[in-house]
Amino acid sequence: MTAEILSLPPAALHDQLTHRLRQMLVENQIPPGAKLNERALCEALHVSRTPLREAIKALAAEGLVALVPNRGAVALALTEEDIQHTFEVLAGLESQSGWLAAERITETELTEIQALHFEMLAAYTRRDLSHYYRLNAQIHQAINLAAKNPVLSATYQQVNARLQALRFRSNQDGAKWGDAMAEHTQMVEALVARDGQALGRILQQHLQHKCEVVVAQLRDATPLASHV
Amino acid sequence: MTAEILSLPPAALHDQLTHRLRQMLVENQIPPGAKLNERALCEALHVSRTPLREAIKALAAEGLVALVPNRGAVALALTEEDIQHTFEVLAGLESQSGWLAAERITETELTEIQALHFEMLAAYTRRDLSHYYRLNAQIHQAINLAAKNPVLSATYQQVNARLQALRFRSNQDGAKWGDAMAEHTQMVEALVARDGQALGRILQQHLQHKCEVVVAQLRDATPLASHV
DNA sequence: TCTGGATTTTTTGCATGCAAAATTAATTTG
DNA sequence: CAAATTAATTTTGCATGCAAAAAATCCAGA
Repeated sequence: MTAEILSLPPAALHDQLTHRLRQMLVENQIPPGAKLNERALCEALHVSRTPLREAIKALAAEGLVALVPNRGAVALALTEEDIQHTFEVLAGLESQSGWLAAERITETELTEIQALHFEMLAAYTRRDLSHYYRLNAQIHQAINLAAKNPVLSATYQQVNARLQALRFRSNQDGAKWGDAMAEHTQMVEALVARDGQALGRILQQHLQHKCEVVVAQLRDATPLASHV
Repeated sequence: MTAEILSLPPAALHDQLTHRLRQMLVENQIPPGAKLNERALCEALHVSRTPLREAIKALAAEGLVALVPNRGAVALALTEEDIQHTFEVLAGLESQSGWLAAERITETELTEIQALHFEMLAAYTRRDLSHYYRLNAQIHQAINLAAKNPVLSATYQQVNARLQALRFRSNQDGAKWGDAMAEHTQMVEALVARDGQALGRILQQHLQHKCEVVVAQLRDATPLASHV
């Protein structure tokens, strides 16, 4: 009789709202710097203010929105420095993840990552960016999982969430994309060799390069500040 | 006229409550596993349920309490595994902090840390545990600050908050205490030498040892499970 | 006395109401 | 006509009310 466990109650409203709002922020449906008008969101999401406000407070604790006293919440607008700091932390966390994964990964997990890697090579060869991104995320999550540390995974996810909004609009150009792909190949090699030190180093570099790409694109995309 | 900045409005109620509840959790005034009864807390803290609930949702996002659907919130009760996973993440974060601090620390920051270190030696010599702990926290925070990465500091603080509840009741015994003190001396030496790799390694070890102490004490302190 | 079940009480979750602050619009004045 | 006040509107923040779920209590029957 596992029925009673399967019939879990529908998630609480404030919890659903937290997810939906996070999604909206990550996908830039709510652009950085935008105010989160409670009434407007209430009507859009068909809920009352109480659970919405609870969700906003949770997202503030996650660092996705900033609370301004008596002025509500604002979608976080990251400065270039913020982005670099966040990538730096992310690089550290992923590096640790890689290190631990190399020690703890099982054969089946490794096999799956290798399979994903080949799929990624296929997507790269076809220049299928959306597919590539999906696989990229899957591989990084698989490494995280292989590290067998749920606290690390959760911490990584939370910090990473702040950058998703940026990545969503980041288009790799040719050269950098090839580099990233090459780094991925090195990762898998390091994993196969169970070389934690190497894997950690590669991941650190990989994230650093990703940071450079994102920052460069951000500079291209926003010459706004120059012609005030 | 900087007056308008100085006259900052009193922090919002939900924000104050978040701080007060966090404090209560960290100091074990609300013991692990305990239910957070809304009505009771409302009366104790002299507020209504709305801001209290908002604060609880924020603490849930921080990982300090768990939300059980239709059953409110419970103070997080960490298993031994949870503790080890958390220390593992913390070790990674502090190691990175140390690494970066070695690169970025200023002379004045280093001087202050050296001063704090001598104060710590004094407290250790007197076996003044409470003073020792305060200085320990200050030194670790100073290293964090010297790393010049606010995202890293914030992430560290948040993960660390979950362990404060445990540390609060952790009493070093003689031998381990001496080891910890020795590690601290090595830290300062590594900082002076600007040896990031060494500092990172020492901090990693330091946290691992701390984990062992905490877990060992937890086992002593809770033979409850054995005589059911 | 103990167990099983129905009933009462409590508690949570969400909606709504109201006051203070902030924003916007309107009006006055130089 | 522009700048500055002032009035109106909106918006946030908190308190309260109400329904559904959970917990506690009570009570019959073995």
